[in-house]
This record gives sequence, C-alpha cells and structure tokens, in this order.
Amino acid sequence: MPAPEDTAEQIAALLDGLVRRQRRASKADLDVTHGQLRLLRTLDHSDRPLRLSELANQLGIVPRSATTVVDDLEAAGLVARKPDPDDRRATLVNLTPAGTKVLATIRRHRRDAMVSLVERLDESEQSNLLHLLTRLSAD
Amino acid sequence: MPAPEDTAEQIAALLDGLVRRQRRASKADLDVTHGQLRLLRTLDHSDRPLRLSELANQLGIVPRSATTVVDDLEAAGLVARKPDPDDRRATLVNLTPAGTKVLATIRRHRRDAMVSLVERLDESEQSNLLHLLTRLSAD
DNA sequence: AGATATACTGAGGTTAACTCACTATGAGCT
DNA sequence: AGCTCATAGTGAGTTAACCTCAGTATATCT
Repeated sequence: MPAPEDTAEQIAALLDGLVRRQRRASKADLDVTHGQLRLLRTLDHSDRPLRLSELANQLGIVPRSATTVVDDLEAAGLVARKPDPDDRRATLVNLTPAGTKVLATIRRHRRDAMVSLVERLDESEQSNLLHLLTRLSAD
Repeated sequence: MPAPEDTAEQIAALLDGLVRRQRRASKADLDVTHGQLRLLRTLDHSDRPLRLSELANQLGIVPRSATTVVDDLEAAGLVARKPDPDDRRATLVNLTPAGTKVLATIRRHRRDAMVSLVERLDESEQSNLLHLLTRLSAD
C-alpha cells in the first residue's frame, strides 16, 4: 500500500537513472555524444533528408538547439547540409556515407548501453515495456 | 519483425523524452531544480541525516557534484550541514523545516509531471512498469 | 507592395554532470 | 610515536545539452 506518489517517484527515479547511465556510456565510447547519436538515428530512420526544424521537432528540442548539433556533426563530416530547393529559407540535412558508417559501427559494437540493457528483457517484456512507455509519452 | 535494436532504440528514445519532459516541468514550476529535488527526496526518504558521500551514492553522482547541489540547497535554506560527530572528515546533511515544507508543497500540488503521467496507467500497469524498469536498472 | 509568419542562426545563459588536485582527518603498521 | 595510505569533502575548471532572445532571409497572404 504505497502512496500513489511513491510509485511515480520510484518510476521517475528509475527513468532518470537509466537515462543518466545511457548518456554516460555513450560518452565514454565514441566521439559522438548522446545528443548527436540521437540526431543521427533520426536521420537514419527517415527515408529522405530532413529539415532542421523537422529534426528539432522529432528530437523534442527547439530548432536553435538542433542547429548546434548539426553544426558539430557537419564539422565531423557525419551529416551534410544543403539548401531546400523548394524553400530557400530551409536547410535539408542528410547523413553522409561517413555518418552512416559510424552509426553502423555503433550498432554493430553494441556500444549503446541501452541496447544491451533492453536485451535483459525477453521479447514479450520488451514489447510490454514499449507499450507502457508509449502510453506515458502520448501527448 | 523489427530488428531487436529497433525496440531498444525506441525504448531509449521514449525514456529520454519522458525524462526531458519531467525536467522541463519541474523547472517551470519552482525555484528548485530537478537535481535539487532529487536530493531533497533522497533526504526525505531517509530516517536520518546522510553524509554527502551517501547522498552522492544514492543519487548516482560523484561526491563533488553532490557538494554543489547541497551548496545551493543550503543557500536556499532547504537543507543544513553539520559535522559528523563520529568522523570529523564527514558532513551530515539533513532537511530543514523549510525544506520539508517545500517538498510537501511540491507533492501536494502535483507539480511533478511524472506523477500525473504515471496516473495514466492503472495500478497493475504501474507495478508492471516498475518491475520492468527495476530489472533494467539492476546493476 | 506591405504586413505577417516561418526557417535558421548568433550571442549568451543554465543545469547537471564531470575530472583533477588539494586539505583535513582517520586507520593500520611497525 | 611516527609513517604511510585511504577516505571525506571541496576549489578550480570543463563539458553536454539544453534554453531564450534578437536578427536576417525568405515565403505567404491580403
């Protein structure tokens, strides 16, 4: 009979711990930060170049923040900017071959701590967790 | 038939989004930051004053980082430091009445976004989620 | 053509961590 | 008692990942 808030607090603390751990691990491993990795993945999941503002939106950050992440990734040669031919205000961002390769390497080596953590759960638990988190995240 | 990594990536992204949201909400609401709130809660869950290093440990941060959080909370009058009589190297930290009151206010007003999010799930879903997250977090 | 909205970025700030090096104290050994 | 080594906390400085606010360029609407 824990107070309802206790459960929420515990869940919050666990979420927090997991994300912290995840970040630490991705920092320790590569030249790509956690935030950069998230952006690379977002691009990879898309079948077309994305606008900066679309990226920001999908990442849940403001466009200005996406600019910086793209700046750094571009400097590292992992993504490329090009003008959107349909709207000259907009910038399209896509993975470069180098970016695709880095992403593949990360995945192959399981350097993302989250992947190996999630593998502790069996398949039905994973989909269960995914379902619950999706419900929490629904806006 | 998503690749196993896809599930992990989705889960990671959802966790990330939830934590981000949670932080934003707790920032918007009070003069207490997310990290400070975590420390206040840790003290509140304990039945005795905690050493700085114990706090750091429970929060999953290095002691030096806990020092700063305690500094700020102490300046705000929400916690107090006192020397440990048993070990003059150590510092004990405890909630002040003001700290207890702030914590109570936060809880009463449900300003912690997580609480209301978690309430979207029914009781068995909550304990299920808690169980899954605990397994992921097990060291 | 003019007003208004949208896309991005420069400048600067905040939070929440980190490492490294230092001081003070405790504990163990001889 | 004296020496060495470990432990508790902190000063100084750095990093990642965000944020807001203001500005420029381009598009859209009337």
